[in-house]
Amino acid sequence: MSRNGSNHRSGGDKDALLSNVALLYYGEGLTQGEIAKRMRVSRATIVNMLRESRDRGIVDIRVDGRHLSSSSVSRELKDRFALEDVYVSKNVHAGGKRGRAADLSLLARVAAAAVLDVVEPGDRIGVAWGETIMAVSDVMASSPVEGAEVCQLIGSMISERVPASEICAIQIANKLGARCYTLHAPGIVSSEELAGMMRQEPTIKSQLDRLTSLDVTIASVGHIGDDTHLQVAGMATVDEIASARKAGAVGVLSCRYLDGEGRQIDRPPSSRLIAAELDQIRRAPRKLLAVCGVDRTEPTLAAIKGGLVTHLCVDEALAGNLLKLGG
Amino acid sequence: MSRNGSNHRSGGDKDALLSNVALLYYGEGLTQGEIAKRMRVSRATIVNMLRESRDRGIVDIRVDGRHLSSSSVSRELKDRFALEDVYVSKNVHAGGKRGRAADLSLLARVAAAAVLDVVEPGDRIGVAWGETIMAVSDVMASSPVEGAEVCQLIGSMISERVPASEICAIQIANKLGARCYTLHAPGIVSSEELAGMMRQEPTIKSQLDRLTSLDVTIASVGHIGDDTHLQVAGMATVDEIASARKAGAVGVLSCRYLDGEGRQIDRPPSSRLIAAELDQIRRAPRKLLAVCGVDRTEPTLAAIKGGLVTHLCVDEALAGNLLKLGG
DNA sequence: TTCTAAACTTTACAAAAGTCAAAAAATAAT
DNA sequence: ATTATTTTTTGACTTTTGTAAAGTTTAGAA
Repeated sequence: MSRNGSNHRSGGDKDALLSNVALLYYGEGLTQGEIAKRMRVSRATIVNMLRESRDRGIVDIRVDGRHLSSSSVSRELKDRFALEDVYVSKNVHAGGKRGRAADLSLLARVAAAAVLDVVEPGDRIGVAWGETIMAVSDVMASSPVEGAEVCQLIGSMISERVPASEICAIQIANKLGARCYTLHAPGIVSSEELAGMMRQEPTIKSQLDRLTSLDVTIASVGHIGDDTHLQVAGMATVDEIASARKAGAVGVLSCRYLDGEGRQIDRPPSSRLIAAELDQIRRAPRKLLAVCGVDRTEPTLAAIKGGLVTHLCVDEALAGNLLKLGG
Repeated sequence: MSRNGSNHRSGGDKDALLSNVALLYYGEGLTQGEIAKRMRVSRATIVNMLRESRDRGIVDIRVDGRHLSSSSVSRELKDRFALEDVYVSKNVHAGGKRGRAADLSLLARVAAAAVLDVVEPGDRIGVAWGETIMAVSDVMASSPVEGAEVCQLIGSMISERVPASEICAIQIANKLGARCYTLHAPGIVSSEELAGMMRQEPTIKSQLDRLTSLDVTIASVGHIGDDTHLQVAGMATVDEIASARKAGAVGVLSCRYLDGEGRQIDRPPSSRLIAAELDQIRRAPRKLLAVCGVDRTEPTLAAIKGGLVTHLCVDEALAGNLLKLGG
């Protein structure tokens, strides 16, 4: 019972078949049943082919990010805080813990689309670390940008929430087809002296120097609370964080403490960090900040005031809070 | 009974909502029902939103063209005729008239994907005219190419099959975000003298001169038969075509007669045409030829032999014929 | 206001798509 | 060659999706 005859020869034939099926389905708008009949296979096979096409990126379904910054909330925020663009994601769930996960996931998609809007050929892009940035790097579409390069803003670190610091940067670099400069150093070391020495190491120094001439940064802000990322990742003790809060810290960006006006506060473990300084981020002409959750209202406002944001991605609830509370 | 409160304010809100819904559906993989529940609207509304998102291009579903040139037939053709790339579309229907329409439509999608593979930033692209090229221009995805420009290869003409010659070029230019140079002249005039005068008209001459330095051409070949496009469009009489055939013409490309070796045959109405010469097309480093149907075997072979093709898009049946009959 | 027309939503039904266990094919190992 | 193992395909089933007609709201004109 020989089949059509056109399948299973060399490997590429399958890809070509998948592409053709995908064109018939997504392009011509035939139903799976129609395609199955013409190809003389069962419909289930077509289902499998279409899934494989999507999984392997042979078909690519993409949402245009420009429309995400066209809502009225978006415009109000843009005007109020003199931002270049504000992308707003809807809140999906009612609330609770699962709610945050769903909201974060959608916000990450919005931010991923925003990244593609913001990045331009030849850009040097600084990428921070955290669950938000990780989520963004996960869902970003592959879309090569000529001559882009990605630099890690924070040294290597492993935390429960995020596998490893460099993964964010590497993943984003892959999606953009960009060269990736990772920081070959731990994010935090045990003494100030050692940190100083490492920063002078040629291979590390050249990476850090690069951070002074960034075109774009991609970061998020954390709040100063019990489950602050800094602490969960074992980079700071509860005491250190409490002391920073007393000194005026309201948030964390690129592992740096931030006061209410968005100024960097150098409190422990600050001097032991190998990470971009806020001033380096501030210097970049385009700064994308992706934040999810109303509990980040204060840190987000601080980052905006401190000139650390030009392009903002927030969920609708946080957007509302920013408009209500922001001066 | 006030709704959610987040809809219908200013125009952009709707776009932002559509984008969010599209992200939830295509990105997060939620079902329409889940999204409807969270947004507190009926599922049918979500269906409508998703359709609008697709129609308006807020979501864009695209098939990667590279895999279309990876089948074994494709490779055989590439090797046999020393082509750079060969894209093959499956044949959808059994046969008959409707069959051709369906096959042509799929071939056009394959060719449209191929165009995006072939075109590079800064290219000057020559676009011919015909039902195949028209179909390609219809289904091509929007995908801006930096600094590209599109030139019409054949003067204006109206036929039953294709609305107007310039529409192919204009449509492709739009999709590529390219500047479009149309030929402000009829494709054919009533006397050789008039044709000569028109070709010397400054505004037309400059357009024609441009055709000597093309980077890419996009064309198809017609056969020499009773329903040849040339004749249907009223550009040539049955007698003229018969006489050209006697003189060795086996096909038509850019309205020019082609012999078995792909050389241009200057027979009426050749001298009254305002269109690119085959030599001008031959000079382009990348030449995409899109052809559908086994009855085009001979003309396609001629075009290949004549050095008028580097990138070929054909349906599987035609591909098989080319391998069988091609020397 | 009251009416009318357009735009948008919903309901209910029909069609299409997704799932999964079982069967068939292909591949590898004996 | 035969059997074991893996991969692919299929058929029967459930869920999801698309659609048309009826109902709603909105905005504008009389």
